[in-house]
Amino acid sequence: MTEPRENPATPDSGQDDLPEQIRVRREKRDRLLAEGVQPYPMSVPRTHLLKDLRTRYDGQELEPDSKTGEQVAVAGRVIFLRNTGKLCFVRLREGDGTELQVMLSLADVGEEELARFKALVDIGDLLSVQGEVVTSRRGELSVQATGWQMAAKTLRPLPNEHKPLNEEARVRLRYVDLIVRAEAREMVRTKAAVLKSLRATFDGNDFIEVETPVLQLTNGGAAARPFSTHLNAFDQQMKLRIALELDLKRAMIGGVDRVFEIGRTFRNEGLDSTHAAEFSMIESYQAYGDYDSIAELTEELIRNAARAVGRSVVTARDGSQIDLDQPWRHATLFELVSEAVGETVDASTETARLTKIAEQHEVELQPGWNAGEIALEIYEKLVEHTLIQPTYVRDYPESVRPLAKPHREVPGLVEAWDLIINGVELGVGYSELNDPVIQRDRLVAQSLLAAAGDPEAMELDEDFLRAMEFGMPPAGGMGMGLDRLVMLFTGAGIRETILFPLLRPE
RNA sequence: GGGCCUCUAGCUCAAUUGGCAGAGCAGCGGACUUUUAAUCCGCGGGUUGUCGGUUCGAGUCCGACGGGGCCUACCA
Repeated sequence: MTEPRENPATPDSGQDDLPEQIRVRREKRDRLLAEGVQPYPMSVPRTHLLKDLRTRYDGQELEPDSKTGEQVAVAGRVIFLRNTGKLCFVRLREGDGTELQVMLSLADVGEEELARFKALVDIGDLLSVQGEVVTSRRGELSVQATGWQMAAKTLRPLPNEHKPLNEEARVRLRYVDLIVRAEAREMVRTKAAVLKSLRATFDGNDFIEVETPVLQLTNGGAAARPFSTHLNAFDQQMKLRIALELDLKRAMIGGVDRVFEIGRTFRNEGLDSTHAAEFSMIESYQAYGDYDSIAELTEELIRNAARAVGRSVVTARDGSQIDLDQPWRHATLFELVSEAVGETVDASTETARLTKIAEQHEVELQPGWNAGEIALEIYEKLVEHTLIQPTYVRDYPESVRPLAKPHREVPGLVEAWDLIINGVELGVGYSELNDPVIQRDRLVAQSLLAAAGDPEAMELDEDFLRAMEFGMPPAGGMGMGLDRLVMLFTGAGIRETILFPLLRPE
């Protein structure tokens, strides 16, 4: 914040090392101050949004060169300027991209004001204009100005309106990207509409939204590398959460029977077009439900969100159409693997047989993998990317989903699904394991891996196990990546769906 | 992590074999009362990512470092 009493006319324009266009704009700021005019006033007149005028008049099909008699004050960013001799054209744009033309004529504003306008206003400035709503001789809706004020002087030139910024500049200068590129503006609003719809669907099913800690003592709820930090007050090593799961289950144990959270999780891993260091997870748990009931909820969440943003039919990466309103496929992991390899395999298929099948299909295996891990690897390498239409892949070997409940019918399997759309894993669901003895065994096994140096293994969370011992109801649970959901609807990369993604310092 | 490509004016991009670093938009001065990336006349704007090397001479060739992108492997 600048000091209010600071001499505003201090010439700071003698900075020869600045790029020419920035120096020129600083000189214009100085000139405003020298005139006693604030380049950054507290407020400017504004009676209507540009959108208000567009909404009111666009449908009326006014004749060219007509006057409405309506006096308005509007504000917006100058994105186009045409300073001719006695008549200036300005195009203003407001935050959602709505544009409106302004005309300043010698006859209406006078010689002096027109000259001031030409000398002081640049593309990029935020401007207030007062005048009458008219149409130009070409029939374009415009404000015929009787007065104008600088709302905020811009010191840096905007990029070329007609050539897209390169990809790095779009992300590093997202604020500029938002000014110049409609897709960037739409992304912000699409994501907000998705969030709003998700919350409405949860609310309509009597789910309660909670907030749980980001700073955690132990690393749990998923297999991933955490970020580490330090809490000075307790002189305690802390982790940033990698999942929401354990705290939401604690809430459910306490009787928050239908619970969800939408929040940031953090994973200290590789970054690419589908992975960010911090990303938003949607997790939800439904007491007295199971993996089928939570699959229904998930489907409703996604369908409603798609409708909310008008993207119920999206183009897949292979060019085909995905209609999210059509019924979604349910198939078991072993059905899909059997289809892909051309012979029947199931939970009882021997490790040696699966190893042979993997070799035949050139799927590389790690030494020591068990039958379940090999089956999963075959699925991931041969099947997952081919599942374009929405598919719940169900019933995993117990060894690869340690936090899901044993299958009610098939020994060796657990009740878990992965939701695949457009060849990408969008979310996971479980019939949640709630036997605290088995839970302890599984977490101890994980913690031994962690102690042995596996950076992705979960640590033993004694408080979570204590909570489980107070009795968690049978429940269905799901987790889904918000950013990936938005990617599905928009076809954009993850760096476009996150407003300000992490970048290396310049 | 491995491989390939890339970094030049505010923005988007050129620059032949190693031989004066250019264009469009933007900016500055001038003309123009209906423009829509207007038109016309004139002008300015560069540490070619950084450091080093080869050379009479480097945007261009070589090396190192940094940023970015694509492919590839792993995680959502």
